[in-house]
Amino acid sequence: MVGIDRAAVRPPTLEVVAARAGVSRATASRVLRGASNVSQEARDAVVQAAHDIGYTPNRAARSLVTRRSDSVAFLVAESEDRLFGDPYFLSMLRGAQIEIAASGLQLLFVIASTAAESEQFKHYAAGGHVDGVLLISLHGDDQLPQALERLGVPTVLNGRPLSDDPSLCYVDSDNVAGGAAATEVLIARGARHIATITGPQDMGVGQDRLAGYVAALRRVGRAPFERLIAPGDFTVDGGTRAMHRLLTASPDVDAVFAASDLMAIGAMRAIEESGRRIPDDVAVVGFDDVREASLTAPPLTTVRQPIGDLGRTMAHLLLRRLDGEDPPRAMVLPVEVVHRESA
Amino acid sequence: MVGIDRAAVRPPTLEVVAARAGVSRATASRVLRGASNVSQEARDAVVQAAHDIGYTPNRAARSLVTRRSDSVAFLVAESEDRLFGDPYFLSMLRGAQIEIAASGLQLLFVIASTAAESEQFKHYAAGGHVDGVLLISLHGDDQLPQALERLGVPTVLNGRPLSDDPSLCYVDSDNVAGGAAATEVLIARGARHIATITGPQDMGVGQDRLAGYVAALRRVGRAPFERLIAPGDFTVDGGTRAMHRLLTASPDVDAVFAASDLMAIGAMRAIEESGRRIPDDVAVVGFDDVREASLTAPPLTTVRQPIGDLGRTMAHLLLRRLDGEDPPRAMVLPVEVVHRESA
DNA sequence: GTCGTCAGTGAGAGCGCTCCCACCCGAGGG
DNA sequence: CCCTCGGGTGGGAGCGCTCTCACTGACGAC
Repeated sequence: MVGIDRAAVRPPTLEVVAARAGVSRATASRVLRGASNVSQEARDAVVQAAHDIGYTPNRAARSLVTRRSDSVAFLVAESEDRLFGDPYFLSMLRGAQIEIAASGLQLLFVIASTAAESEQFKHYAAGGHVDGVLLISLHGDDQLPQALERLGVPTVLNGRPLSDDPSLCYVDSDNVAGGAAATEVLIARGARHIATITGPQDMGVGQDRLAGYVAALRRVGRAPFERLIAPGDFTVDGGTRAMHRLLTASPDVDAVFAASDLMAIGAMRAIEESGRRIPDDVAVVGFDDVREASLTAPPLTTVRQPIGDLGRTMAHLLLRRLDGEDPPRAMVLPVEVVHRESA
Repeated sequence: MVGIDRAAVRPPTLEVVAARAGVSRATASRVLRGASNVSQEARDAVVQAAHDIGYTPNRAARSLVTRRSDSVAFLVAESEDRLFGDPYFLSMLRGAQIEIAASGLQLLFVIASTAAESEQFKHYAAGGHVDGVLLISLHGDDQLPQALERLGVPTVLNGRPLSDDPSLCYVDSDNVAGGAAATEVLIARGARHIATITGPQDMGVGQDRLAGYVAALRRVGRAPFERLIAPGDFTVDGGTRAMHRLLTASPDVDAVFAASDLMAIGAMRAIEESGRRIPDDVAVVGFDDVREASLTAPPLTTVRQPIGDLGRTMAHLLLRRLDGEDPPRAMVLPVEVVHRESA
């Protein structure tokens, strides 16, 4: 029996296309790559021939000579638990994929949650196996992006890196403006003692959202009080603990801005446990607009980030760098307050 | 100044490794590929040399001759909105990535939400650009997996395909057992009129969870009543609507199994709106154990799937097929009831 | 006329790797 | 003693593509 033996039946090559179009391989290649100096006749013939026989260029052969892999890594540098509870990254991944695919490149999904894996990836990238990297969720002052850039692999980060290295390229949502907007919602409803539960201060996000809170208070002539600022860790339980501490230290708190929705949900729990009502006794504003935000009682007022756009913009920036352009090193995307009933 | 010009400074080739080890390219290649018929001396020398100069094999060159791309696609065949709200796929992606990476292959993340994109991917795969496909969230009787297999691209699905094509290879959680277990929880607490809100019946998941419900009732000698079975669509609002209908048609309902947590959350809303208490008047069990499940009031009793394992197992199956083995075509992973307070 | 010039083309040399084949031994059988 | 035999090795072809370079002929400038 003559089955379809994949190893035996080879896909058509450029040679075949060229022969069918009555031109040389070089010309066929030029057409397929979109080079300009080809006559219209030759162009048409090649396109037709390629279409007729269902030709797909062999990426491996192309890569071998161009030294381009035509692929880009979506590198997640995060321990799993923290990352994967949240649809956040998935939206970003989708945004990036759409943009990358539109340019005919491949998106490689890679996880490097340990230092060893990170090292291995560096080696891999150094071998020229990816043209660029979208680096997700960098922590502290990890030098990975610098290392990659040094190896000649353009890298784009999500989120402002802590080290204010101007050579680093990143896309972020406007966390400062978001923190301020959230705080302003609370000011506008007449709150007098506005507390905040911050994100981790070893991340740009955490710092920036707090900075927004401080700035908004200052703008209306109020000073931020130490005892109204509780450190959190972006988790529900962390939010509950922080809120309990705030309520104990400052029983007159009548509003709180939590730097993430999960912490806001935790805070709401603590507020209820203390016998206070939301928003009448204590108003709450979160950040992120995760899916749970609309399911809480009362539904959570929060700040929405354009997460898909974040991924898309990162990819776009990277593509421009791969094309040899020198696009802006930092892009900050606007956020938007989603008004619900908790404030 | 002599900068590091990436185009100019080429990574070391096998040639260099071979020279340094004092053997031929062929032998060096044998060692690096793990072939057996090489002397220990040669082996050591090559390994040492490769390590010394930080050699990474050029994938493109290798692919060109082996006609293997050493990459596998994680293909998401779903319209975005439905898919990306849920951490489900992210966990699966992570599981798959871990397994694939351990074999030294690449995981390509691809979205094909339209028929055109799906067609394009088929063409791409036909060109030999991926060795295999992990196909996520297939709907109805889409013939994509069959088409891929016919092209010689091994494909593994998540979830039982509707068409009972025995050649199709899939991994699924035990939705029948899960549906039954959920129903048994309700039976055990003495519920008399147990309703169910089903998933879409054009998907295996939807069918199977309903089948589990029916089976559990039958096993204790009860008949499933038409009027206690409400069709749902896996969304919160769908759950609310279905529950309202159930409560209207059968006011004596005292328990409901919703085939997804989101529908369960919707159902809880409807139950509350009708003035009934959970679980005293109506007990609720969901399915999936999404993050929100523990945040509802009362926390939702549900059925947890081993999602990460699902992805891992899919990848594992695919890898075995790529190795020329003939592993089982279907694998069903056990699920587990998570007891909380809604039932 | 003769000379560039220049758009359009094809021949041919690789890219770095794998794999086929020929070869070289030393051990064992006739 | 020759002759297999088989583990171990290297030479060399070639995977499908791109890219350099040399060439053509048409065309305007001198």
